[in-house]
Amino acid sequence: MSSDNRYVGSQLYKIRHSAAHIMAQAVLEHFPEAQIAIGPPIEDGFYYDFDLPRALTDEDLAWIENRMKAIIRKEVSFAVREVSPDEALAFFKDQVFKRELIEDLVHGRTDENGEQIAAPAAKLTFYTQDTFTDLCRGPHVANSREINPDAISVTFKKPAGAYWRGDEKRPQLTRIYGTAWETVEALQDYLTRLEEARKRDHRVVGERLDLFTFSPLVGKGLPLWKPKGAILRDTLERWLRETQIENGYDPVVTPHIGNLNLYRTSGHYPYYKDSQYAPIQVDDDEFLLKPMNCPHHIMIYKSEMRSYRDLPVRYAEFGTVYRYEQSGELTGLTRVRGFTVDDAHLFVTPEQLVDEFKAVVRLIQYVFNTLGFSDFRARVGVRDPKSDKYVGGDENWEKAAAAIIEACDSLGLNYHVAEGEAAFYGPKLDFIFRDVLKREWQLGTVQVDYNLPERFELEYVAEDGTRQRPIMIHRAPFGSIERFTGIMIEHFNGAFPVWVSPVQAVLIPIADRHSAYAAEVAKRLRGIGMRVEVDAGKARMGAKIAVAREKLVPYMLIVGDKDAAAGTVSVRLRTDEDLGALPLDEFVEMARRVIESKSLELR
RNA sequence: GCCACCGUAGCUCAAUGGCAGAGCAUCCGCCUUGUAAGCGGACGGUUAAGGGUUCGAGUCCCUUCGGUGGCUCCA
Repeated sequence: MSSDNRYVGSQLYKIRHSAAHIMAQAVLEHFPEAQIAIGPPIEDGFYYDFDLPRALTDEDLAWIENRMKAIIRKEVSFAVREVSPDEALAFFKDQVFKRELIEDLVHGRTDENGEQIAAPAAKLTFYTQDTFTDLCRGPHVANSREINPDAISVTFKKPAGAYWRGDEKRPQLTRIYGTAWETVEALQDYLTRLEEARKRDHRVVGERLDLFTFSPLVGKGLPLWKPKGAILRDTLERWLRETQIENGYDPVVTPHIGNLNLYRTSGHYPYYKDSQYAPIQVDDDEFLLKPMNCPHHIMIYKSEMRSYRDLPVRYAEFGTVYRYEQSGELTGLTRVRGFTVDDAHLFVTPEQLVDEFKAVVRLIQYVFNTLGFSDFRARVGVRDPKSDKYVGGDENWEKAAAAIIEACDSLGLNYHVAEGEAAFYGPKLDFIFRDVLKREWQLGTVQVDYNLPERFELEYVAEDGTRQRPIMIHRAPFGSIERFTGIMIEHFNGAFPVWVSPVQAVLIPIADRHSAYAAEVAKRLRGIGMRVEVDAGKARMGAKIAVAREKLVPYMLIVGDKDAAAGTVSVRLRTDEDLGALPLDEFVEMARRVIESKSLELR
């Protein structure tokens, strides 16, 4: 889905949409008995779904691609005509999916609550090219000569299963993906970008840098952090923990399970039932691996009588939560079954709400800016008005959304409102980050919640002695530390800022006799808190450099006779810049400055 | 969960249904090195697990486990 509305109706959009039709024609020539479903343009290409008599082979795909090119070269025109519903049904008498689409269009679509979401259509349109006619609203190119036959590909990606209308209870179809561009160069750029993304894959880089591993014996979706990965996330956590304490947060610690009744009260249990591990029976009680930290934090709030003078109360915890994701949804660190949330819950008075919300947003901006994550947009997620999966009354929801929007406006944040993107207990503000490859990731989130305080009957004593209900703000800048680390690995391609790099410097003695000096330098650097290794192996210097480069160690410090004599280190950066021999004091000063300032540069 | 594909040494990958191999890593030697991998040797395998077909299975079939891509961006 492109957020760019200029895409729809553009020449590229028409090219891709038309290529999808040509692909359907080719597939029908190859498998005359195939049932065709839908074939829209998508970001970077198009797809078409088919019900095929057998699984596709690479040869089938190659045949389809070649046939598409041949059809395009015939310079076939695309003709549109209006048809009546009866005519359309007669034409597609053997195509069950098309008939269903036609029926829906004629009767209008309704959702599961019986509300109409599309008006009935009296007239439909057909697009025809060459021997193929499809039910389609267009638009298309006028003639296939507008499509560059050398700038399309369907063999670039494997076909995949896709449920008819995304519904797992309905037939599973074969989805063939295609990509199409205006020029061969644009196609090549796209394929290069895919290749780059593949090389940066955090599962590949994570293996190379010894950051984490998985074990089938431990369980799928349960990452194991190796020392290098653990120090990386620990560095992020320590920094955020300190930053939060400076900003008035109080650390709390809560257990990994909780009584099922806790989650019945919060509403998590019914809401997240399908994505939770089954309850654990202990004596006469049932316990749940916690899917969220908020109920535990709420019980800490509730453990004391609160005065308005105590508020805002800000409880922070790196809390590990467990969710039962469908096995096919699991991927590396970005989708796991156990992960740690940099969670905090703020309990505030109505008067404090907007200011506290703004302070949270500023904290999140500070966190992202520090890491060099500067390209992000904000999304205000509100309820889907057609859904009933939310808790609480309309008034609370409207107040909460109004507070978020007021805060965004006064911060001058560039945001847009998206329906159906709220949490079940309240609307939220999400930060959506674009990485160096222009891929979007949803990161930090802030939620305003009037409902859990109500469900748990939270109170504070106001100035006038009356009992009042606080409002909660839920927030997590990183969201899941696992997922965030995965995104960081791909964004930086493993070349992390020095302050978070698992190994910040490697000492490379040229010959055995330099090992003592190397150890001495390493000790000095560890003394200022640096993470340093000494490569005392018997490989040559060149080989040690090659290994350190591979591991993306920011500083390679080569020490030989000249350095030992002069008290210098010969500094090579992971960018291959050679800084030559620096007096040790000078290097220490430089490294200290880079690390303490959390600089994104190496010097 | 479902569909398709995949699973050979720690990693990357070879092996027509016919003796399971290489490079890297690890370990042991030799070399004592100045900016992208010096030389030699050793170790390493129930070919993911289990079953079947076959004179013979890494290879073919079935089951299980694990991984990868995908599962509305609604004509």
